Amino acid sequence: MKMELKHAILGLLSIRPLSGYDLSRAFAGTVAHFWHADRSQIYRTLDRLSAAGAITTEVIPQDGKPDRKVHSLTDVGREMLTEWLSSPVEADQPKEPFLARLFFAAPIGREGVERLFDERDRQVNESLAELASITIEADDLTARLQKATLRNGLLHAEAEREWLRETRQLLGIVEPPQNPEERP
Amino acid sequence: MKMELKHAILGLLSIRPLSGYDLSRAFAGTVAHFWHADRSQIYRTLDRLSAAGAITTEVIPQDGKPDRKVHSLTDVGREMLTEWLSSPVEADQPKEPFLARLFFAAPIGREGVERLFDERDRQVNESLAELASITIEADDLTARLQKATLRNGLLHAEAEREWLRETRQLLGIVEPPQNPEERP
DNA sequence: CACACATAGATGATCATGCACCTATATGTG
DNA sequence: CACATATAGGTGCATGATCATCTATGTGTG
Repeated sequence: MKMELKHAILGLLSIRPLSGYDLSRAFAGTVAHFWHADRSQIYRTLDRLSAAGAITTEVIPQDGKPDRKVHSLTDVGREMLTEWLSSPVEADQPKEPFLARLFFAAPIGREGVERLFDERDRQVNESLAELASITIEADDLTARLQKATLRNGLLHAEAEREWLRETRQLLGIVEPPQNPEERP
Repeated sequence: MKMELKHAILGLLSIRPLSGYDLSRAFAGTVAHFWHADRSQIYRTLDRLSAAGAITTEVIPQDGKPDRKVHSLTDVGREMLTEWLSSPVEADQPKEPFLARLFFAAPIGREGVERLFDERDRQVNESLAELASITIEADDLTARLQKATLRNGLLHAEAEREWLRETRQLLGIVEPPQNPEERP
């Protein structure tokens, strides 16, 4: 089943009603390690979900700030969600810019590769920090599934770190800088 | 820098000249763990690379089989490649259909989650088998980088397996089937 | 006081991607 | 003999995704 963003939004709204802006923050935070969407796409998808009768929208005026349009699932939306959850999982179609570069990096030589590794170190450390900052309090099925997903991200981030260490040695590349504070 | 497919193709052609069909097999095999592209997209990108003067094309007639159009890098193409390799690595924008489903899987309950795990087991085992079947003979920088990339895929696949085992326990889900041979 | 940023929603243009389908021929399988 | 698959190239269409930009207001920073 395609059109994943649609389903990711249905999923997020099944946890609690959210505005488009809230959704974009979720895609930048809680679910960032397994899905991505920018705001323009979110608003358009919300339009389509609304047209399909999957969500209802309540406008909540705020003072000082712009109005919020808070979207909730309808029965139709809930059905769409479970139908998606019950359908076969599609194959991954991985797009990993770092590995793509590394694979073809011979023309930029060892120094170039070293730069790639330094950049990757930073990326991994950042995403690890972001993942570590997420906390889930509850302990029902929903919360446990979220924790499991989070742990998946953490394990892969750690695996990536380990691989970086190992591969740096293997390629005879110097160790990563210990104090990356001092950059102009 | 965007338009990764363009650069992935330049990278593959920097290793050796290939036809569009060859490229599609590479995307289904050697580089499948970090990039994906379907054939229609490959042919279109080749057209654009050709128009940009990055590749030249030689038509090689074959008997019994259709003609091959074998593409090679030009100096312009090589320059485009090194420029890309030298540019900053863009952030990952992960799309992981399995994790997306798991995160929102509460409505389908434990049985549903169990099904998701079984499917994931199969996916991981398949991609692990594919990765394990790839062998790289040489030992120059190009080959070492390819081996490193391959090892990255293997490590993550193993990490995923480990996570599956651990998470099954945590969620109190029965162990995966030991003999998945007998499927109709 | 200028500027950036967070909040909140959105549009237009463009590019990338995926899916279905088409042309050919040779070989393999039920 | 029908059908599927591999080889090799490709088109057309619809959707998905990205980028820049717009409208407002309040708050914080140099």
